[in-house]
Amino acid sequence: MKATFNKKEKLKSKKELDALFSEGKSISKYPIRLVYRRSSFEENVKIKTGVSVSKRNFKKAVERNRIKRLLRESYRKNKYIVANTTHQFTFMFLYSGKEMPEYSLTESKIKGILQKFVKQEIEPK
RNA sequence: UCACCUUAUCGCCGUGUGUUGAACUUGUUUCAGCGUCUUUUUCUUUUUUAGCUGAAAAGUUAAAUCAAAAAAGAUCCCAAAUCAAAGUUUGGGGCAAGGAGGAAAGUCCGGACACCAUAGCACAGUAUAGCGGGUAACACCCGUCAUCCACUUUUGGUGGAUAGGACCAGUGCAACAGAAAGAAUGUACAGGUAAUGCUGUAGUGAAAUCAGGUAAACUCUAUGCGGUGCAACGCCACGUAAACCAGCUUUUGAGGGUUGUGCGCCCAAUGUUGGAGGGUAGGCGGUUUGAUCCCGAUAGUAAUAUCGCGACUAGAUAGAUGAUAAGGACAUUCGUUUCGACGAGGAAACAGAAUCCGGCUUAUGAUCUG
Repeated sequence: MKATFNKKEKLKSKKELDALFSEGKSISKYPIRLVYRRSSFEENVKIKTGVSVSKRNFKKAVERNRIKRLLRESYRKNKYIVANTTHQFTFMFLYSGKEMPEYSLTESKIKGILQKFVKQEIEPK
């Protein structure tokens, strides 16, 4: 599959986000945490994904933008790991660290999280 | 004044992918013109560079570039919806050209735009303050005067600063000295009177009886100021209750609302008719062509204005404008040096549009000039 990340794959609905944070499960590999939830939506994609950085830890918009870009890029490059799910999911990646990360760090952490997700949710069924 | 650049791979966002006419076999067909883009050729012309001739002006040759002409090619592919047809719309894929700032920041001033009588009027309140000009407007900008400060080649010049209207409207305040700094009294000497600080001089002080200072003191004068902000506001979809809005009918103006006060204005309940409210931060418009930018001319000391030619320059909405790798360049460090350079190492400032403009302030890396 192509390593794209377009509008349809982004998590935008307020409703979905509220449901995700109140009912979702999470996988954590510091400094990145994934919150996910089984869901269903109209668009023809398997997973809708969002990213988030706390304003408390990063006061400047430039830094938050940079981290969100790194998270999106890491997910985009590695989303083939979770491509063959049977259900639809919503994802939210949270960056909880306090230092500006390198790309190699975020990529390896997200890879690990996605592999763990596959083990927990897909393989047993 | 500028705000690193190039290449490769993988991505994100919106935009464009035309238009006119004809034909019959009426097909989502065929053909032609125009436009746009690409490539090639030709010729003249514009500009640049290099060579040659020449004292120079210039001429000439070659290459690149711009314009023109001609030729060839491209101007698309797939799917769905609608439709009598022409066609139209939507989605996907190609292809093409674009895609953060000088402060995008602070939200401190000024506007545009939008809505609201809970928006009006008066008072109150508040902002500005030499003079003249600019502007849509300003607390901004330009010019100029005065005062102060600094420098200097000294009575002139240069640079900088200024909460620089009015204390003959009224009220208040004033260290030390002084009898006394306006409502109270008086020292010495001299003069004068019916009598009295009534008058002069001395004395204190920056200022002492037709006085003066102070308005980042009240105040006065002139001018301006309603409020809320694009999550404004308008339209559409889903959808309907006893909630909301409008009109009419009957009754009462008690009470409540408004930044303060007064006036004004608005608000209630019953019945009935009509409309659709809330919610989903739903979709579309507002939303990027504008007090816009570039160059030139004219007017003006200047800020700026007018005219002409050309350009189209981000529009996201959990919020695009990126990630990775390699190389180069600037500053700088070290070593070598034949002072021309060479080699090695090697930071990347402040910082991210959110309705849009004009300023101010703050943050910050270089470079040039005074």
